[in-house]
Amino acid sequence: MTNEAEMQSNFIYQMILKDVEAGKHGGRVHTRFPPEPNGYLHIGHAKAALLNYNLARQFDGKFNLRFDDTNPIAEEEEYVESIIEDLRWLGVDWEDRLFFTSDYFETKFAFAKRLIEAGQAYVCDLSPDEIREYRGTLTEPGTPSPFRDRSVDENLALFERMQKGEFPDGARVLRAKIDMTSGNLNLRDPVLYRILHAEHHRTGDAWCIYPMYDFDHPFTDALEGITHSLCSIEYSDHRPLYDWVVENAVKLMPDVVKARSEQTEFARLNMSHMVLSKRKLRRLVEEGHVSGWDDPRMPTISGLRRRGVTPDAIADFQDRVGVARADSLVDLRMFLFSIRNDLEATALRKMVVLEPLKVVITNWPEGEVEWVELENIPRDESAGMRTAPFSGEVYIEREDFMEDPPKKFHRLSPGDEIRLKGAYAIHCHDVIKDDEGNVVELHCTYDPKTRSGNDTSGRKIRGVAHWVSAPHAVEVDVRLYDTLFVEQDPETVGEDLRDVLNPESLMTLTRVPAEPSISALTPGSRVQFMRKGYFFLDPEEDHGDGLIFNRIVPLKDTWAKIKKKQSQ
RNA sequence: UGGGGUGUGGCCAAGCGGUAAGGCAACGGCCUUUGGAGCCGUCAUCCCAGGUUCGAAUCCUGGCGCCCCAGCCA
Repeated sequence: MTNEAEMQSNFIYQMILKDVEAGKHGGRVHTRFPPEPNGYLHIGHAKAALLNYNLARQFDGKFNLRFDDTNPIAEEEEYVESIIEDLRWLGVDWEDRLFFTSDYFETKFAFAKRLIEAGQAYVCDLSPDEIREYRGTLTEPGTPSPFRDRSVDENLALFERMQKGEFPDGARVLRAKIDMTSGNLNLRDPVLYRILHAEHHRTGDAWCIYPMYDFDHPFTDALEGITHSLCSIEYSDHRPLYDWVVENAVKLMPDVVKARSEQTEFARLNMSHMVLSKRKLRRLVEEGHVSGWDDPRMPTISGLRRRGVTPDAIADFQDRVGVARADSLVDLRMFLFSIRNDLEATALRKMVVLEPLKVVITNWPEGEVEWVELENIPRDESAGMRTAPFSGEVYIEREDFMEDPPKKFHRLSPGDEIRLKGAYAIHCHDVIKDDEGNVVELHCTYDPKTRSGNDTSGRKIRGVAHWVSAPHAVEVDVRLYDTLFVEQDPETVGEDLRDVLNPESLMTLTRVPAEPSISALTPGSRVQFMRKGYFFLDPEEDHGDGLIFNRIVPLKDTWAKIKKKQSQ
């Protein structure tokens, strides 16, 4: 589905192409994906990871996975593992280049000292509150720290004492000496190192000072030889600082720097009916609105995986969405299209009746069973055929019968007929109701002349329904998932998630009849329940005595649309 | 005149001075033993106002809208 022309039209591809042609970075392309191990990856991260990975591949370059673990307070090993698992599942390949930014703490410390020696950095004793005050505001310039003009020797000594653990958290920081009057707040002497007496998931207690992102990231890019450092738009303001760090690294650490890395920003992914901020996703989990980070309704990679979405569908979706700098809110239906498009060609068809209505075929020979043939995937002969038992008692969907049908209802109603897929046409004669008037059973007759593939009736039968033979039915449980949010842009609708949560995001159906061949499915299979949707046999669930299917996405429902129009 | 970014159809998104790609959605039709899939068709003058030019979505000027930035988070 990846169209060359489409890929090449994105502005980053074109920029890199230009760079390569100009021989920049010696013609090399080296990208990276730098997640912070403080949460689970979601569909938005997949965009960034795939973009970086694909660009490297397209230019025959390299791709690194690098964990941005400069903040020991937030980061945990658990997240490292889940992120690696998710990226592998997505098909992203970093070969042997798995790095942690903490791998280079020693080199970074040395670089910081060079900066001090070059008069480019100083130790500042201001408290966090004071630093904020001195920084000024968006419209007023900042004022220089009283510690800004300390001597190199004093700075060096203090910085080393910081590193030795002589000061408590927050007592001092190392700051870059740039410009307290800049309109760009990031250049008002940004903090480079802070004191944090915290256990780091990789380095333990080896360090009590940790570099800040703005210092660490550009330097690490340069160390790893990253040529094109892609990040999201909110870092645009940081680019001058990124360049400052890289330039200084080139100047002061020429022996270890492998590239004059450059940052390019692109817009992050937003999708309708979804919330993608780490904070809100966390709240969904913590407030119990979902069963966990991998709840099939979550936009996390692990959630999508459990839902049954394939990596191919995600990649196809990213290709279709493209990459640009403008803010956007992608319609969920675009994602649903990629999911259906992917499954349409590969999912075996099964018949499962989600809301059963019993049909007794009154003229069917007592006790007789006929095994009918059905295509596994229409128009794909290589997928082969299967058989399903047909008998005198079958289930059909309740919604495939209406006592008093509206126009265009090409299904079953009293006095009318419908074809049972792959079997016979049945004609409805009697409607059996309970005391409250609910339809509980239909009495129909079948027409032997309408046998599928061999219809000699001469009649044109409009409607086709799926069905399951009652005595042969295998009972399965089904989870029907819908969007977590009813709002198209829940991200902007305030804080109380309950106001926008979809109360019907999960509907569980228990022990619904399915055709017997469904038992042969292996966990992790994706199938189409004919006329209903694509479903995933959840391998994570304990099946116990029965199968549990997650609905990945429903099929398009043209009848629902017609019905809606009729009611308007 | 704090700094940065961005504005092309309902939603994404090409376009790079030569007369608006493509996808999703929608709508109409064909086809169909999944009202699925498939096929055919319909659907924009490019935030606004000036200007430059034979010619502007593309260049210039001036507006307007929206997003981001005042963590010792990333």
